Amino acid sequence: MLTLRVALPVPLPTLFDYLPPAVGEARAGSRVRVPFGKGEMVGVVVDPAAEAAVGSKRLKQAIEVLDPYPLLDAELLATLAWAADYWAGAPGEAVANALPRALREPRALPPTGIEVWALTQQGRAALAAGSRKGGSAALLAALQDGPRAADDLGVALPDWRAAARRLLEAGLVEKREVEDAPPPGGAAPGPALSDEQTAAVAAIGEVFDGFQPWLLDGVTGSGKTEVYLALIERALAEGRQTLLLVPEIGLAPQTVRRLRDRLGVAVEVLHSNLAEGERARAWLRARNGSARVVLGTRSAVFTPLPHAGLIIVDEEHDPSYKQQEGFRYHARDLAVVRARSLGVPVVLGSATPSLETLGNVEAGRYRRVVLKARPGASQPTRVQIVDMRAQRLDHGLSPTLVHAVAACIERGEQALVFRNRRGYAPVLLCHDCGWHADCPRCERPMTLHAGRRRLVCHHCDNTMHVPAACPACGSANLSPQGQGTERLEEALTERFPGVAVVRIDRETTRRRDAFGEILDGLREDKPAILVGTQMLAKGHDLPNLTLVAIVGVDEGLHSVDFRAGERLAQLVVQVAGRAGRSAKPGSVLLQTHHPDHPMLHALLRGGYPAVAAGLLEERRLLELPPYAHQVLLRADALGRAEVDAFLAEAHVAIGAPGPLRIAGPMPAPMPLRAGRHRGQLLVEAGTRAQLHGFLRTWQQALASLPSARKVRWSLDVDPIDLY
DNA sequence: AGCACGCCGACT
DNA sequence: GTCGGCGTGCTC
Repeated sequence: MLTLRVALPVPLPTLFDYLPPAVGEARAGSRVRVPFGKGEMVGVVVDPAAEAAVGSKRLKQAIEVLDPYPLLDAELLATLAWAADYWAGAPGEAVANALPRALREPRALPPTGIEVWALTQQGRAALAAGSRKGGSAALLAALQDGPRAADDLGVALPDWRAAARRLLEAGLVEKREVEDAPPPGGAAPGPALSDEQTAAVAAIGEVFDGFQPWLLDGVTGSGKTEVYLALIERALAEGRQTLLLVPEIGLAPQTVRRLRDRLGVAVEVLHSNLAEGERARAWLRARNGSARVVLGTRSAVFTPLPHAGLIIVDEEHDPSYKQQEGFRYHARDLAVVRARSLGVPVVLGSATPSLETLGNVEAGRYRRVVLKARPGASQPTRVQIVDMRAQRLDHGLSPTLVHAVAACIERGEQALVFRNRRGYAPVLLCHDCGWHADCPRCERPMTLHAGRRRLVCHHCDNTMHVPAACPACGSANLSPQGQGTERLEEALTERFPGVAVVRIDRETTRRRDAFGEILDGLREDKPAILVGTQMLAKGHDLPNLTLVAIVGVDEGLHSVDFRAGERLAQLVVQVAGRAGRSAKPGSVLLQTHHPDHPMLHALLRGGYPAVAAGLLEERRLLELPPYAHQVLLRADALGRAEVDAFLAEAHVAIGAPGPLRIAGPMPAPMPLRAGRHRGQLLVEAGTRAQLHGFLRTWQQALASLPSARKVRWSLDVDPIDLY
């Protein structure tokens, strides 16, 4: 019997078959409302004519077809099926991930029209007469060259809505819905491309109508964005769509503005905290082809692209491309798979390419174009290592570092002190008995936050009062050990009175627009000291920032995680890239207890390429990714015994290891987190085929283990950290 | 994942 | 005498 095969948003390895609905035609890729268990669900038809997999009396009938046309095309359905298989996910969850949340509800499609505002006859007259003032006048002026899209106005005039309401009542402007967004003011010409940029565009353009992955390997400030823009213009000229993926924090309004201004077309933005209705509309405009350029974070890799021409993944090394919960896909890798099935080029851009991507270049699967020059910068950035052992430290700051900051401020420039630790101090220690404040749920030291007057666990967000005396011996001699950004801010404020010291971390940027406001303030170029974490590593352009001081990278030099070295090198290079982006020369200080560490030396002598080459060679010798393929089984439960029992049975279920290498069962790097005991089992193989050949049967075996019901467990294919 | 059904403790 | 704890079984 022929049935509809439907993907439902449940974490099960199966698809579900239904009798066709009484009315309407359910095609592959259409959403259907179906009965499921006691209730109803929205699913997506993946096969409209499947041979029923269960007896006909178990089949139920689909209730209705929700869409007049299929939402997911054959290419996307095939890619989703591939992805579910590759990352050992549930097919229904893969499909659910591809749909914006609003489209997972049992409702008809929202209209895809774009809200556009235009002047009326009276509006033109009022503009000519200059009879309006303030925000109203600004809005009239903004509309004088023709209708504009609401979100385009939002970028140009943040507070335009109030003026729009007044002018609408007065009959001076009108609101319309149109299918195609009017161009936001025409394309602005960009700077002339450098020889290198021109060569990169030409190389990638050579094979523009077929699949070819590229690594665009360009040092910070070398102008990768200009290369992207030239390629997007080329796709636009051919009437084709571009998908541009950026890491989570990279999606600043300024990026959107720059793209719109330069390309002269509407840029659809798809990111996670966009209002769900808007997200669905943008997604549908991509689906029906009216969106020409789609900019988004990880999940935008699932955008339908009926007229695809180009896919770009910016900062391809960024770990935020890997989804770490539920369906654990990697958007960068999926972008390459989609590009192959769409038959388009895919450009992976980074100043610090991942070793996986470098491995693919080495293997000849990806081609590489390199940008070495920094067009605007007069001199290369100087990197210097500061040996902390030989110096007297003041709140973790060496005299060398303090002098360099002082000199920088005296020149009227800005300095960045980077420390990848929030809070005041990572440990609160009793000097008399050695007790220190640990999180009871994670058994790790709690971080002292002086401003909040609390101890905070950075692993589970548990908070506690700061004890007045040592709970173990009663001594009042409790002292904060080590430095967080808060303490550095305090020390630098004290040391540099009269100089603006600005801290940038999760605490100070909690408010929605805080980050942008702080950065805008710094663009005024007054001397200032920035203190901050990871967040500062991303490509924010501060022209007057000339000194970057990196405090405390030593943790990364001795980590158990084999990716720690790669991560650290990327972080150092990305942070260092903040210095000297304009004509002024930049310098970088790296403060460490291990000045002789080989990786730091390689970084100093040969920069990221040298470090990456060394790390890649090490990975080859040790048979680690990208020269081996891994799957990590994680489990956690309230009791240690349940975790151990499950992992032991999981180990037995592998059977004869054959070509597989097995590590564990072993405790996770954090054996206790948020009160749950955690363990893992790592399986490695020399080839993907070996790994995947075993994976499916293992997964089924795991699901049927009785001990699996007593733990939370998950499989992570190509894990990016062993957490 | 939800959501049922299904047998054993502290309560109006 | 019940409300409800979460073990286990199923969803086309």
